[in-house]
Amino acid sequence: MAPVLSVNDRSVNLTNLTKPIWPDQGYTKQDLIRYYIEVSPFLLPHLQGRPLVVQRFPEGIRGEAFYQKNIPEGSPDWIDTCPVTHEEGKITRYIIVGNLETLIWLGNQACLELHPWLSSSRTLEQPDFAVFDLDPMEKSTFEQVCRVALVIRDLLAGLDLRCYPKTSGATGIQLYLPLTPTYSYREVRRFVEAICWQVHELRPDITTMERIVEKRQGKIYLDYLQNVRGKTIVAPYSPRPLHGAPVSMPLSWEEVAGGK
DNA sequence: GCTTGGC
DNA sequence: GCCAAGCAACGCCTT
DNA sequence: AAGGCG
Ligand SMILES: [Mn+2]
Ligand SMILES: [Mn+2]
Repeated sequence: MAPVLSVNDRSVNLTNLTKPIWPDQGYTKQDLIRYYIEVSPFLLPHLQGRPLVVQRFPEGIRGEAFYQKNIPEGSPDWIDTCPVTHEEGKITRYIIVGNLETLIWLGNQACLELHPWLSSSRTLEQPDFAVFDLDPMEKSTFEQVCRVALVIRDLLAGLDLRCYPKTSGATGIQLYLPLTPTYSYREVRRFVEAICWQVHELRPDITTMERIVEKRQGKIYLDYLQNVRGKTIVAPYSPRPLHGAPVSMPLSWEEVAGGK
């Protein structure tokens, strides 16, 4: 008898709970599921109503991984989904996480990375936040990333816009800029691109707008192209499949100013 | 992780 | 009944 | 038209 968790009258079978997911830390699938339960009050609001892409690691972070957009056949019928039409009329049925039992089920599926869309299923074509994705290449320091984040914060503040920082869980930082869902992805992308070019002119020494990795000179890539339909950003509190089992963590501006 | 199909 | 195999993304921007 | 990219 595999263990069963019952939440809101819905049962989730839990399998292979002792399987190591982060072997260096000795963290198992049970630890992952426990983490999801503990952070659910903070995590669920960021997933609510959004098409979700997940990256799964059934054999742990050193095993084979794959991205998943469509809900698998045979999933519980109480999992919410959202059909999205892509090019050539293809329809993808994305999972939408609106409750704890779905999150637990994702944990048992060994979903480590949670990547929600920038738009809600109710306004699919209009993002309700923009993201400034700061991707430090090898020669960049976290202190430099923090400096750049502050430059963006100040530029946006000059437009009466407030944005919110989080770590990516790897080496970068992302800034969330809440939007009314009234602009197209293209408009949002162009706005973020324009701000990023201003940032690059202020700090050409530590930033790059170069899309080709090899040409980035080790600097911080200002990845405005994350603001595109169908693209996603790792959710706040999402685990990362990296040594040490880090997560993407919201920051205060005081922490960013501290350059930790 | 799970379903399917061959044995 | 057991187990190996197959399967689980994708489109846009840039050049 | 192709392909790098996340
Ligand atoms: Mn990033
Ligand atoms: Mn990026």
